[in-house]
Amino acid sequence: MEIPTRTEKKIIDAATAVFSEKGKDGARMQEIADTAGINKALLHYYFRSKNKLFKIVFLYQFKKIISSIFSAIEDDDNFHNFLHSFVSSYIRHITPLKKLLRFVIWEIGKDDPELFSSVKSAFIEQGFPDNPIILKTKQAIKTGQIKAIDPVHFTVSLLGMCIFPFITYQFIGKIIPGADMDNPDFIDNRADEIVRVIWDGIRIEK
Amino acid sequence: MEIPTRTEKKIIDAATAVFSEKGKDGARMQEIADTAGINKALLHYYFRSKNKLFKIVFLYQFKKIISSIFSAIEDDDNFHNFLHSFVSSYIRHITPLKKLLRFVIWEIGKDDPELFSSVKSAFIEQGFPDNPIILKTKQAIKTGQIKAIDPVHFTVSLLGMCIFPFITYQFIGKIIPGADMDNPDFIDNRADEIVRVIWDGIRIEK
DNA sequence: ATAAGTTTTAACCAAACAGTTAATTTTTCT
DNA sequence: AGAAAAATTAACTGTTTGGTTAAAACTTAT
Repeated sequence: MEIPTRTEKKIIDAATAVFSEKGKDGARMQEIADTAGINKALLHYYFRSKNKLFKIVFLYQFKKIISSIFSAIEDDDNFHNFLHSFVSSYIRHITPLKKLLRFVIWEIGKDDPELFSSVKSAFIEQGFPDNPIILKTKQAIKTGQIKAIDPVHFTVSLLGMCIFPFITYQFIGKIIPGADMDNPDFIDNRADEIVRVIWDGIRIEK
Repeated sequence: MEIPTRTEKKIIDAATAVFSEKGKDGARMQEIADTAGINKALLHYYFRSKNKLFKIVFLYQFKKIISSIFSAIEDDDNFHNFLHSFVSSYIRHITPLKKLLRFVIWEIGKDDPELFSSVKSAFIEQGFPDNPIILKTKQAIKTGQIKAIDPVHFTVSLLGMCIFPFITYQFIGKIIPGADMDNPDFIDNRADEIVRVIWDGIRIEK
């Protein structure tokens, strides 16, 4: 990876801020330039077009989010330990990226074949042929630590509980009074609550 | 509510399709007109401006999603029955709305004070001062059906498991091989899997 | 010092866009 | 049938936007 010049970095940072707030279509080259504190022509000098700048920003942030998810995985043969460390580490990683998450999920939802293939190769590049959570879950089933649940559904549920409130924090703030994702205490509690709900279940044992 | 004329309905439908695919900023009045099969000037004849048209479409779809969530609630004093009927009914309701969900969550994420206040009054209008799932959970705790979990976190988790895969179906399709939200069988299984995971827990009982 | 290359800017351009106007067609009412 | 009202359109307008250009400022090398 080449070392970006100071100006390039300023542009990337400004573009990230503007794109993630307004999206590709809502972003204005002029606003990116103003945010970076430079002339608009410099954007084109360094990145040729809005589309090229967008693709660089998007892909960079996409990789950041993916690696946030998977870098939260620590190898522990005890599945309960694994779960707890994954969930809490993941929540810690994703908290500062919530604006980006909303942006990436919005943009990935457009069916742009070009973006699709670059996302795909970014994935291969990062070296995740199989989803590590699915693997861990299968392993825990085999070693008799958990019931023979469906690993794919379980992974979807787990990520759902972790990621959902961050993507939709303005939304759930409205439909669930008390779900305040800007409150650090609430976020801190979430990791424990997630593990508790799926581990012990919510039924009172007899 | 006034009955919309045929043309108004055609415009609303076309605008909904275009807005939910491309967002407010990416949508083009010309494309909406073409989709509706009418002249662009008619859009302005009926709705004055893009902003006004957007607000009508957004608010209408927002209400639809909210009422989808809460109309899935059936009053059953048995909390397990309540959970199962809520989850499966909700998933059935939300399946055809996944594109809309992505759109609404994207748009609500922009901090537009005007949109904010109209969302707020839409909420009051629908008459949900308290979240019914939270109420039900509190009640189930009181009647000794479930442990004294945190009702807010529980509600967030429940909605996360239900809604998350629909918002991010293109995303999780890539990071979780096998999570195919276009496959009706996978969606059908989800309701059971969600309830199983949170009810019995995943631990093997001794 | 000065020539050559690099970075930055002000001014400009063409295309795309939301919105308007004035005329035409269709519907409604008597 | 014919006037009045409503719905629809083609052509147009002003503005915004991504992108270009040519010149200026700064850096580096000789």
